Amino acid sequence: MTKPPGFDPRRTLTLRDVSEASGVSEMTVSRVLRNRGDVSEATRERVLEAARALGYVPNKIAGALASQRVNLVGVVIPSLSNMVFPEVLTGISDTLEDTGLQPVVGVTNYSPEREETVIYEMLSWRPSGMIVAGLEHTDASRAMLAQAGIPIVEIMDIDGQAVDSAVGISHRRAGRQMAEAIIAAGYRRIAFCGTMMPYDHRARKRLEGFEEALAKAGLTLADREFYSGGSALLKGREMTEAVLKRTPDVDFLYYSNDMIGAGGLLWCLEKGIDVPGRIGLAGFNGVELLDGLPRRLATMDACRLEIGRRAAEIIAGKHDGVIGGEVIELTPTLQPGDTIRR
Amino acid sequence: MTKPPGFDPRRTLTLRDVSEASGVSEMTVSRVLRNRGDVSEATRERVLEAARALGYVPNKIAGALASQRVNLVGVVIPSLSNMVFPEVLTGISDTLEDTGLQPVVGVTNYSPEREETVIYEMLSWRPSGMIVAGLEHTDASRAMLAQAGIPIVEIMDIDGQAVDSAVGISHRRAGRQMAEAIIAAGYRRIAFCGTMMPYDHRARKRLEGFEEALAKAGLTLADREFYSGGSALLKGREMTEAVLKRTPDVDFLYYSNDMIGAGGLLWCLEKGIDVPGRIGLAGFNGVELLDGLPRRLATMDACRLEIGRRAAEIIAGKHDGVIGGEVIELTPTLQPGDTIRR
DNA sequence: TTGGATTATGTTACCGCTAACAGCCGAAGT
DNA sequence: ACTTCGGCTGTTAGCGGTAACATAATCCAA
Repeated sequence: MTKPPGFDPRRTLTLRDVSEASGVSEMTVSRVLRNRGDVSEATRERVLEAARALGYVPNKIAGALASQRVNLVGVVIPSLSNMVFPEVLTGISDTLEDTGLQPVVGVTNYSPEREETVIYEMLSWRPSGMIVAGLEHTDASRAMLAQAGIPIVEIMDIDGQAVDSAVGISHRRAGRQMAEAIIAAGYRRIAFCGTMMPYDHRARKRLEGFEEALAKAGLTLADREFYSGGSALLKGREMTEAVLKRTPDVDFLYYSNDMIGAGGLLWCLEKGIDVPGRIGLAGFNGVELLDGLPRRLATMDACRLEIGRRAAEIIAGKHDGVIGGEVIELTPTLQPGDTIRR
Repeated sequence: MTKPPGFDPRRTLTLRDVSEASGVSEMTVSRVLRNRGDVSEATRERVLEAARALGYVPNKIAGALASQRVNLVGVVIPSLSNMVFPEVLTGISDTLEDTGLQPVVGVTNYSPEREETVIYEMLSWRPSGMIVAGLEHTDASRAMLAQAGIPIVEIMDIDGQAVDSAVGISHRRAGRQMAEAIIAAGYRRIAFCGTMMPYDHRARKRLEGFEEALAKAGLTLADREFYSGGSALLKGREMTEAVLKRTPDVDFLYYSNDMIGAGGLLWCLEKGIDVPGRIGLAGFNGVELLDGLPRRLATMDACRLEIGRRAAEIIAGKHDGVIGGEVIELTPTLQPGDTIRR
């Protein structure tokens, strides 16, 4: 083991190092490390031994360039602090696990410009597919995705035009269904509490569907309240208080997500308000958190795990025969919980 | 604009395409797109125009291979469903934002083997640095990190031996401090509720520090209860009930995280138990969620944002002059809230 | 006018790996 | 003995960029 002069022990290793250490060509080493092509058992062992001894870590950059194959899937989501996206991610990871593909996450903070940048950055790594939350993107983003020549799956929402494939639920329909259930339960003075973010299109669509169903029943929203930022639980309390103060005869509160709904529920219970008698409550998402609440909040699950799974399956090409352009609509189920009369 | 026969409009574009479209060499195009070297304003515009018109997206794989530079920072964390790691990530992203570096996240699910794989995969993309949660890794993981020749920052914890740099708090000390505060407040029959995961080293260290301080005061844990999986809020309720049933004279419950603490708090309030008179409660982390609870749970923040920031700064080389091997200990502050007598 | 600096652009040689193909060998078929 | 073939290994030529250097064009001072 003589070291040539100027030998740098910390220089990063290449196939050549392993090749020299094991006395075979670089190509053979490459074959061994990728389990591709025929290699005799003896050489295989010798190579693996040498690679392990040296601590060789292959350079995927070079590999990807040479093979024109990248085992990455870009996943673009608006936020991680939402609990809903981590769950989608779990679905994606689980499904991708045994396909050799690996998800790479990018976060946009609900900014279309940021999304454009993230998509550009990701595409520049030439991933095998892209999963992007939502259907609303800048023209440039859509163009890039369409041009990329890889499978694109837009998730969460199906109310709109997809670039390629889409997996999600109809938020408009979800809002409508919830409104129908609320009306059927006899509530009439219905108010809404939700996020103010101009780019939360899915919340917007739920509200649209909701109001649509109200209108069909000859009703309009009795009141509405918006927020942005801060602790959702706390905001839920504050908004609930504000609405009930301003419009005391409200008998139902529809929240755009479960966290603020939970805040509202806690506030009502503290104030001794009869839920769901005097006032009914409902949220959206079906977050696990709700299980620990004093009363189960009415909600509608967004099929997050399933969305992640299906999206990943499309990318992994498990939907044989389909070229692309699939749209999969999942149907969320209404969970009435204990905060809606029946 | 004649297309040669066999022209594939969806073939992914290369520098050459832009070069031909704008009538300059590939090198000049490369310079324009990277803003490097002198290029006349006229050509610059022409090139940018051509690139935009074609929808060219550079191939970072090729670029990285040629320049031996990759603008990625690997971030390896155990979980995303914890709320604490997303916050660390925010700190990292914010700081990396204007350095041209980009975080890439890998999740290990608290499995050392999975962590080893994730680290291997990440290193094979030759990132500019790695941020890894925790100090406990397999020997192979440590060896790979040490050999990689890039800055490595282990975060969250500093009770142990770091491969290179470390940023975090002493969980042992945090546990000790909490115990001291509890004892000082006059509680004596103290129980613990926490995660059972064998690989949550930080929770383990907190408990060790906690028991150590108890011992110093001549006390031992009155009871203990562990859980794994499921809704943390719900588990908090269940464990609290179980402990109080089994050991009715317990007068303080120390939870290994805020979520189960919150569950315990809700349960106690529902049962009409006097908190913090009859029984005191404390958690760990300082999660935003707590702001919306009926009473503020005593806790200790883990400096998550700050940890992310500092780690990113080290990677970005903002700590001039220091070669590596820095250990930054942050000091969490005790937030007594309303669930501990005073 | 000239030469040296300055600016703008092109040329060449890789980066570390893999696809594709070429060679070699011994066993089996005829 | 001569092909044939499959198993195993090596050779060659890139993948799409960029570093480093070479060259051409422009400009101003002496």
